[in-house]
Amino acid sequence: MTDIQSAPTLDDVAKAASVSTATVSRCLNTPARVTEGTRDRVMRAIEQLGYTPNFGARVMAAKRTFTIGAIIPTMENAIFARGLQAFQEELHHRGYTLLVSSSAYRPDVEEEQIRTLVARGADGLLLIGYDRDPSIYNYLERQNVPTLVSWAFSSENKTPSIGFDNCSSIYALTEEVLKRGHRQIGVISGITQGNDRASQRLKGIKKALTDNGLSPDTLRIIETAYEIENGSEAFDQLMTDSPRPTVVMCGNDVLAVGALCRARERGLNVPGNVSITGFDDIELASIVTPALTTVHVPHREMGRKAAIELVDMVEGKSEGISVELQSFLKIRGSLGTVEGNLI
Amino acid sequence: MTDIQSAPTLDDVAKAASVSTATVSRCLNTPARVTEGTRDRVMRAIEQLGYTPNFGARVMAAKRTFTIGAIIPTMENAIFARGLQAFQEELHHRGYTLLVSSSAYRPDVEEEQIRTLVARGADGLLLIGYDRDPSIYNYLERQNVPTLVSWAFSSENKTPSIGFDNCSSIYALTEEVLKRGHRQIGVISGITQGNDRASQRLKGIKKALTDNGLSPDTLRIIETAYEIENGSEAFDQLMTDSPRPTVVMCGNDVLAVGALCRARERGLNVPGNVSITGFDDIELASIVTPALTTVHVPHREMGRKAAIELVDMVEGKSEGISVELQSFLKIRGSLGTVEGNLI
DNA sequence: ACGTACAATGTAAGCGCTTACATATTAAAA
DNA sequence: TTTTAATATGTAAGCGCTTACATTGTACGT
Repeated sequence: MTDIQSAPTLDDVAKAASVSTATVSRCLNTPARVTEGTRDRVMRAIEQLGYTPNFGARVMAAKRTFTIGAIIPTMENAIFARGLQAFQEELHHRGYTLLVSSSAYRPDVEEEQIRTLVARGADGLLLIGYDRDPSIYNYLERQNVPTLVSWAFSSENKTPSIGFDNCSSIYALTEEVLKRGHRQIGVISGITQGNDRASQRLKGIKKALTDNGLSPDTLRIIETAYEIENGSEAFDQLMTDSPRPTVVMCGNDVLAVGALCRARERGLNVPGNVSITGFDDIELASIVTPALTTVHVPHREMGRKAAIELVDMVEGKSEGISVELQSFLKIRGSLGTVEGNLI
Repeated sequence: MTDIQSAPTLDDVAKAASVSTATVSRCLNTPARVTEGTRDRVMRAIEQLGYTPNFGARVMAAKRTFTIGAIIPTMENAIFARGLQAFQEELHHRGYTLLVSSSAYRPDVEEEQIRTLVARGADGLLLIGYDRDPSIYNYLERQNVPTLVSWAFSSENKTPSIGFDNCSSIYALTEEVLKRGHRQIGVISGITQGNDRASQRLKGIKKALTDNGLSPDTLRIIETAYEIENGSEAFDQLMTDSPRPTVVMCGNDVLAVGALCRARERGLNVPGNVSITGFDDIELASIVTPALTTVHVPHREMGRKAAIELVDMVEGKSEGISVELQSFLKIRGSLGTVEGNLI
């Protein structure tokens, strides 16, 4: 048995290589400033002792972490996965590390995570959507942590955002739905409270109705959490209505898949008996049968651009700009015309 | 415009509340040791200044982070999501924070992430599978970072693991496949190099054949990466073989879904023309049509138990034990009998 | 051979926090 | 009232690192 030995420090390495701690530090950070011979000696000592610099100490002394924090609402489904992956790749490319937490769609948890990440010295933060307590933005400003919002775009907001317009995206989808003759529209929305994506999407649907001379009051709206199961349950409720909706528009693909599965279980043909639409165009959307009509979101582009912009902000190269990306409709099998309904 | 102000420190709070830094620190860590009056004053100052303790400094002084690191092979699909969620919930329950990174199934990236997490002071680490360079285990031991392996179970291994036996799990599935008359078996395996889950699963299939008097050499095995797309491509290759496999056993559900989609695109009926099996029983498995026959893995239980054990290890309450959990077959529509094949 | 300029290395001062120990205050006991 | 024992608070020494500045060594010009 070996005796209790704590991890080797810079000092241990310095002693082992018979140099000063400054030299060891330089070997690690600015190797060009050290003679080759010394460097070799130091590196060998590092290798041999299995030394790894202590991050906390390093941060404290250098005031930089090369770490970016991201807080996403959920890891459970793929909604944010692809964008985050692209974000992470670009960050890595630029020498930054990504730390991710998930808030389970809960504002209080998110706030806690923000504080945690800031306390850990994140050089910058990526947040999803801009709808949160102003005190959080104050806090971030005070702590000098550049913050970028993604998955949403708003020119009104002061916080820079890189995303798309949730409202107009679903507006386009809704027009497509109306064009196909649907008038009885069921909506399965995510919780809108504190979630601008959800509320903007709802708003977009309503606006499309209004602009087409229809009353938003005819919408049958159910707000629910974001799991597949919730989509199924909401669908059940919608199907007991009379007149029964001829189309169910869902706040995201996950809810839509839940609805789709339940339709199948109830022996309903999609889109024969009822149409279903989603939002996000995650992988799942094209795998289910029938494939989901949805709004395609430029996940990867969004992630990559967010990384670039955020790093620029962190490095003082940008004051923080907002960029609107384009989403587009992805019409697939799950949306049919009312005339074609088998009702 | 406000002038450049860096984040407030303990010292600033102390000054604002006219107490010493020690008192402020105590207010935060052991509030009971401070008079109510002083505490209020301090808390008000903290509030007002928007102070958040600096994590790096705190770690350095206190030697504890209450942070657990986890490195999973991918976030892109849901394979690890549910287990990780449970892991995180249990950790949170016990006052720990989870930091996650993904290695993209690459050993070199994983090693880098391990070092990063350790450097950041993770009190403990969760790793997926035990197959990795011994030097990494040495390093972890040297750094005194308790490490737990999950998603695999091995009594031989010295590193504690909480998981299931990949080999025997798929053995059972293979027997079921054989029982249904299949003799032409195609296998789409994940990369086995440096991945014990993949190699154990392959081993299990071979063993089942051998034990049933069949030669493992008749297997048509394709190793590929882990995306849906890879499953599709591998399936294509398998379908050009003659005799064509009557069943395609996949290393995980993601690959199986890829195969399933491609089968559909090729106009093949599943299981009429060809059967497909998966592994993991992720949500997706029951959503696709036909639903996937697969091995159900106790994701949540695994995550929860791993959290409990790892925290115990970190807190010195356990030396690190290994626990084998049970997986079980989930027979669904994608597996048929050979007699029933429409070929 | 000597002085200069520059490169290589060392010295030591923090970074923001916790905590052992010292000191001041208060309440209970005598 | 005085002594004693808690209790509340302050003082200051690190934790492991980076980096400005000081020192030493080397190569070159003259």
